[in-house]
Amino acid sequence: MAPRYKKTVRDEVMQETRQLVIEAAAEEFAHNGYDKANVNRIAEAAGFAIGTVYNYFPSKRVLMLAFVDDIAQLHVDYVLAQVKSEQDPGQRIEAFFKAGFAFVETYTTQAKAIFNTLNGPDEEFRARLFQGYQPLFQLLSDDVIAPSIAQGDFRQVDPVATAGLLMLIYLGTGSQFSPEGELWMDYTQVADFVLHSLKSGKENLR
Amino acid sequence: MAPRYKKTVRDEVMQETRQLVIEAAAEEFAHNGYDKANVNRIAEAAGFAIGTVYNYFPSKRVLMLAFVDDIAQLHVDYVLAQVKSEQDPGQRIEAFFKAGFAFVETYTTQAKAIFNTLNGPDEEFRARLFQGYQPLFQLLSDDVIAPSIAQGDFRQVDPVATAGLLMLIYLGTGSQFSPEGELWMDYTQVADFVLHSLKSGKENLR
Amino acid sequence: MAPRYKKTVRDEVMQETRQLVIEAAAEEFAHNGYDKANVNRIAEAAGFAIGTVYNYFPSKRVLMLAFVDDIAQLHVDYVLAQVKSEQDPGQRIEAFFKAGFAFVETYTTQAKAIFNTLNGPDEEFRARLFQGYQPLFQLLSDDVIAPSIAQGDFRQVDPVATAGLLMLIYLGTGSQFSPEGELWMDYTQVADFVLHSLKSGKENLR
Amino acid sequence: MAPRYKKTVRDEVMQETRQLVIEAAAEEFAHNGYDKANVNRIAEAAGFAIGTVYNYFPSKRVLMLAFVDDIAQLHVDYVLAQVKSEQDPGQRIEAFFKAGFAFVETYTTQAKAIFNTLNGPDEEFRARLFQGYQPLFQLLSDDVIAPSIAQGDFRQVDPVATAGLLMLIYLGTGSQFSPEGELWMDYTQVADFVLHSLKSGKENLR
DNA sequence: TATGAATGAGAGTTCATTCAT
DNA sequence: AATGAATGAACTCTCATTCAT
Repeated sequence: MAPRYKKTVRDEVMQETRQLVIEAAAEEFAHNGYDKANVNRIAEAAGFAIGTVYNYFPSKRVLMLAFVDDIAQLHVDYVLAQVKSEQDPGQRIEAFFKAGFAFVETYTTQAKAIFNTLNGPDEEFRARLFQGYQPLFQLLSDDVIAPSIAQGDFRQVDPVATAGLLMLIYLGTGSQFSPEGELWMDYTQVADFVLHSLKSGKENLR
Repeated sequence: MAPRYKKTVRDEVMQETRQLVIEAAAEEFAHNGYDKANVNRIAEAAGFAIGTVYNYFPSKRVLMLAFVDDIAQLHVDYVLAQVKSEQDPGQRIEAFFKAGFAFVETYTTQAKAIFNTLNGPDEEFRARLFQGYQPLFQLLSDDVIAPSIAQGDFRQVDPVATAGLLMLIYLGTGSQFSPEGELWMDYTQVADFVLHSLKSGKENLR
Repeated sequence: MAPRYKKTVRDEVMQETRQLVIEAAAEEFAHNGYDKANVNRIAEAAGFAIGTVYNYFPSKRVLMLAFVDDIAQLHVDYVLAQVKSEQDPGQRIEAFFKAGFAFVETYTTQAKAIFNTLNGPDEEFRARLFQGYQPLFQLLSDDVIAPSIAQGDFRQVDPVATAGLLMLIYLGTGSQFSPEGELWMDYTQVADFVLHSLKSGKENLR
Repeated sequence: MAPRYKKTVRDEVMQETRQLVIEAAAEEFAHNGYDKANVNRIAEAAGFAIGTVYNYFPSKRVLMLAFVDDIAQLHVDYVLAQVKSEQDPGQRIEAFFKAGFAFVETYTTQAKAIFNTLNGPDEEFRARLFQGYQPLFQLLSDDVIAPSIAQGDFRQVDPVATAGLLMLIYLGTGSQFSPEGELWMDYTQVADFVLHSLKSGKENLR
């Protein structure tokens, strides 16, 4: 009988291989978009043979879905950790924006791919993206926007729609580069724009 | 020399053919994205043989660029006409949003394709899009936002960056559908969100 | 009833059109070879619409055959005239070479196309070429080589095969350019080579 | 690291596949010329799928160049071996002609394709052909013609130009078939023709 | 488990030819 | 007689996927 601990070692190796492939795929998807992305190139970039990639992912499509799940998870975890560390709703807003923009700044490549997918023509990809980002929408609407409204920090808006709009805005601004390769807006400008819109009139901003 | 009037008639027919092809292309590009768009399908949808498409556009790429130019022109003209008909900056804002959202609502397919392109990986397409939309950015920043700031209707923001952000937002919201096929937000919500952000504090909104 | 003389005028115009098309075709066939030759380009170069070319020649193939016939006729007439003007067989040889090389020099483009065709894979074209050049072979073997042998100027060779070989050599050398664009050999060298081979030993050459 | 010997075995298989494709290509190029040659037909003739051909050669053009290199190598090796086995310049001439004509007779298909290419309109193909045949020209002029002149066997001719002419003649005669499918001349006739031209007058030929 | 040569459906593009004007 | 827009068969090339080693 095969010893159990060996299996564990193998699992770890496989997890690592899987991750390497997904990372290479992210790069490729971000640079070329899903359709122009080339599985052979992904395999090469990951340091494996094409067959190996197909041992882990039965198709390019599944690889894309895995990448979407992966990045959504990462994004959600990243933002969740930072937001949850704050107790006060007002602080949570700031934390959310800081974390969201920081994520886009850190994972520009991936954010680009995600935004690309969000606006791409593939229904399944978009649906999967929504699904993966569900916790973030939840967090935003239930733990950030709704309490802020309740506290009177934000004016009355639809928390769910607003959550979607915020995602659209910060993924969009974070992946828009001018032909000269510069970002359109810096994040503080964007945060300013959004907070100006959401904050209720009673206070002065910043 | 060939008679001139005959040439004119022929030119008109050719213009019409060209337009039919571009319209079919718009549909195809919007539904499938550039890469998955199929030139044979475009030809068929336009009611011509494949060769005819290539008599007008030397490549799929050029056809795409022609579509981009075309839709940018349309969009610009559409919005420009409505905005210019208002004299008061405050009214112009409203007119701009009304026109912009109306455009996206009327030409949802095309707006989708444009937004898709705006966020796609192809540099040349993006550059061409920017170029085509230049007059709209100009209008927004010079004739709408800047005067509104001057009049004290808007708070101090960077007119150019804001113009870009507005485009991002209304093209984005106008082409986002939930998996169930419904728009995320209606345009009044979006206009509200934006105006809340831009209007200076002195007045009450809505 | 249509007047006869009008018909004659029309015929002349048509002859001229036909000739213009063939000349443009010669250029195209020489530069690009039959397969890459483009009928639209031929029409344009000739100054006519594509339809006009097809009014004169029912297919690209027939146009090629017409060109082959045309150039063969030209070549044959050209050489024949010069050779026939000499009475002495010895002089006829010189005349033949002079005329042959002069032809290749004058009509390099056409000679190239002809040589190209001679060595190309198309059986029908080659057969037509042979047919067109029949009078030249005849002349060469019957009126030049054979008499020269009879007079003892040439050694005993097969007149027909030698005629073919001579054609091969002077069309070949006349259309061979080094990558730098220069002719390999000048014609006197080639003539020297050939005459050295054919002349009987009794005399000194040149 | 992957074991080395396995790589070797695989390399051998790949070399064989490559060779099979080139051989099928030779046939196709010879029969139809480069332009009419069909890559699908080549793949089929080689016993592979179309994709396999493109795994080895990135384009039809590159396949053609590989074929040209291949046949030049073969031709050069073939003739070189036979000529080098003779020490006496006089014998080398005979050996060269024997080998050259034998090659053309053995590889008629390929010779046809090569001659076709030599006289075709494609500059790059011609240049590549020259490059590949360089050693043969070298051999002919330096080791065959020049020594023969030095020994007084040949009259004073330009060795380089003459080498070119000889190539032209024997590739030309070796690939010319009458419409009835027979060779124009047999090789002894051609050799005779050439030697009569080159040999110095002091001796009687045949 | 990893490999990578082989596969072949599918897509973009060309261009000789037609025919209504 | 001249025109040229329309046609579509044919061709080159790509690349996701398979499977024997």
